Amino acid sequence: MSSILDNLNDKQREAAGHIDGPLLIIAGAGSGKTRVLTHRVAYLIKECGVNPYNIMAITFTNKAAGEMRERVDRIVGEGCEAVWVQTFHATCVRILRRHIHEIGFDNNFTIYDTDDSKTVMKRVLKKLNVDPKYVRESTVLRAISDAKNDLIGPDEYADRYRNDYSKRTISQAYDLYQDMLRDNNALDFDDLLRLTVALFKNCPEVLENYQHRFKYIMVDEYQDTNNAQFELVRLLAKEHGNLCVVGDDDQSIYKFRGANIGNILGFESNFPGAKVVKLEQNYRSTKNILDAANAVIANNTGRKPKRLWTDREEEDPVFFSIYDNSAEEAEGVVSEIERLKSKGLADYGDCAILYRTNAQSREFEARFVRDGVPYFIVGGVNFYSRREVKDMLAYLKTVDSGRDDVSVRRIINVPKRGIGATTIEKIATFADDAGLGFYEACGMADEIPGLGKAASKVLAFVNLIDSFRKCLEENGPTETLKMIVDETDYQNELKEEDADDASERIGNIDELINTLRQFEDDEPEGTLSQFLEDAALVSDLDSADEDTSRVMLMTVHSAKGLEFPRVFLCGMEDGVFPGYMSINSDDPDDIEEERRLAYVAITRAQDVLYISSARARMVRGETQYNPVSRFIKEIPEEMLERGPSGNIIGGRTSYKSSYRSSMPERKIADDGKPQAPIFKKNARALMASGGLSGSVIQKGATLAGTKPDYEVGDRVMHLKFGEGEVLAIEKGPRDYQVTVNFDNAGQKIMYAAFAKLEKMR
DNA sequence: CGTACTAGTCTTTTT
DNA sequence: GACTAGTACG
Repeated sequence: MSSILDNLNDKQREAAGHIDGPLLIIAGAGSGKTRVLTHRVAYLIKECGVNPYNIMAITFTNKAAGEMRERVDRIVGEGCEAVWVQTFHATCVRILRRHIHEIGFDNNFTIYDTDDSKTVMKRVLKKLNVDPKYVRESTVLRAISDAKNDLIGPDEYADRYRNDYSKRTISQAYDLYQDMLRDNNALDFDDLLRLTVALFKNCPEVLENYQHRFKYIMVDEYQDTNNAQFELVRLLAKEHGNLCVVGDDDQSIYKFRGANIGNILGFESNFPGAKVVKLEQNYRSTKNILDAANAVIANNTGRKPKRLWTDREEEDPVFFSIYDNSAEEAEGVVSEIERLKSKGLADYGDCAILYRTNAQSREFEARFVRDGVPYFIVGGVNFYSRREVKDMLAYLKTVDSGRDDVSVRRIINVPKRGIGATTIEKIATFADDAGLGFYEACGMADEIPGLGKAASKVLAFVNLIDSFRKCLEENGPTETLKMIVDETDYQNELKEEDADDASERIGNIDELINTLRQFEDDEPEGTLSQFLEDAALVSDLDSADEDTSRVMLMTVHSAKGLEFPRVFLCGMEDGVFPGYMSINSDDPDDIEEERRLAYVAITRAQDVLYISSARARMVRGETQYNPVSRFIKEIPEEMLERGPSGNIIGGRTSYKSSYRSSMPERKIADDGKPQAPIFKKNARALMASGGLSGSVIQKGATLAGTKPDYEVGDRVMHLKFGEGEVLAIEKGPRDYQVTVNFDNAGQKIMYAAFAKLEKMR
């Protein structure tokens, strides 16, 4: 009898087929870990009779979640919608929305991004009369974040460091910061995790409910989990013990944000009786590339011994070139890419340029622009962090609830309407004294002493927001956003301010409008609040997907999980990569982390790897002369083919496209989709993360609008709402709209393609 | 209250 | 080198 697991190699099958008890899958780079995870889900459902409802898979990025969801859909088909496939943060939001009131918070909380946190912290430090010259917000926020990741709340923090004078300011700031978040009904990213754990610890019945439900739990990129995430997973898996984690200790590169590599190294002692499976066969790279990667990573101590191997034989060497300066490096790399393209050896989309820091993208970009080569820079400023987008979101948040002071204060004078800092402070003081929210206080502007003429301006602002609220009720979110843009004349403001980047910013606003409309179309029951929640958890990285026609530029961190036929690893100099911070650090693990990062970089390459360094480079406005990276010296000389200074000697052998078709499930460039604007992709990723209200949106679902196979009067079955009777079917602009009266859930209007209604016979 | 200039920070990476 | 926040001045 054939099995889903037949498609896997022995080790993969061993891993995917292990069902009961804790399981650690050490998955080397390119060893097919997503494949194993998705097949395991399929196997559980199709061959072990496990109810999809009992399965949870957790990832770090929306992109990974979307990808996994898509692939599970493909293998399992119908019925897998009930599987939870989400990021840690989205999972927590989903749980907290339902239960956080049980630990004294409002279920309707908003989520603050790092930018918002910074704004709050600034006010905290001001209130505490701390001189920002001596204590920086970022330092305090870092310390608080670390504490949260270790599940230390403000009270415990104060307790713990009672006698440590140096921590006193931080302790006070932590306390006040949490107060302000609470006043604003907001949680920051770290709170999402911390409070979910707190919820579980304080409300055993809630925990039991989820423990009972999730009989099978899978965690991707386990080497990147922090202590809070560990605790979350441990608690959830406690009842059934069927915890399957996948990761690679050699690819642990997020220590700086709290990841604890000890979680993966100590899995067997934390979960006694754990089975361990190592996936060491690499399906991605040539032998040369793997040898180089192995040679570098072998210098790390404290790792699980493993050695990647491949049965690929193609033998282009690893190319290494030293340039006189970074401009020549950029020139050399770009001209090599152009050469490859013109000789038909590679398409632009086959090439990726990887670097340690975002700032390094500049010189490459300049070359690409000059030569008219299509390129795409991943990362940089997150779409949702751009000023114009944040402004619009702040308007929407204010319209939606007005409870979020940070948002109200952000836009009360944007565009300029004559409400200055003094006025804002007076309102804030009044609000504090009266125990009101900032926005509420605005509504009472004429009762606030000392506002003078400004009072009428503030009231005009309140009226403006009221008119938007009315619009929201009558015409929905998208129309409201359009009205906001029109009424505030925001686009003209942008033009006057800086004509050069106005068009890009206006474009971003248009994209936001499109995304909101898409959201409304896709989820007719979705509210503005929901959209705003989702938006807070989406990053630009999610758009780093299939773009077949452009050279991709990104940091090594962003490249994790991706693969490219030709990789250019640039700026390999001591001080750049490894970064000077790690070189000067007293903690030897910092260098090891950089080495893991180098390992990640090298293993992104499928067919050819080009490494380069520059003798001179501008860093923060000054020229640095750095030696060749120590990591390059760790690669045996015979594995490298050195180019003469300033010149890459390019691919000696021809490029065989046959490698590519033989690769199992390539991630990049496998569907030839025309490239969509960046934000459209974000939208898709956003949708893929699932409605946080509990409804699950299928990424793969089309809106093509085939006529459903049921008719008015038929009894139908819905995954979440159960049985019901079809009252109406209407053809909408993109899909059929179905009205169903559910026996238990009442009347709902839904889109046919999404609702996946099944006719009862 | 708004504008224009200055100083300081940033460059590690993300939800 | 670029961006941002903060300050002085109009």
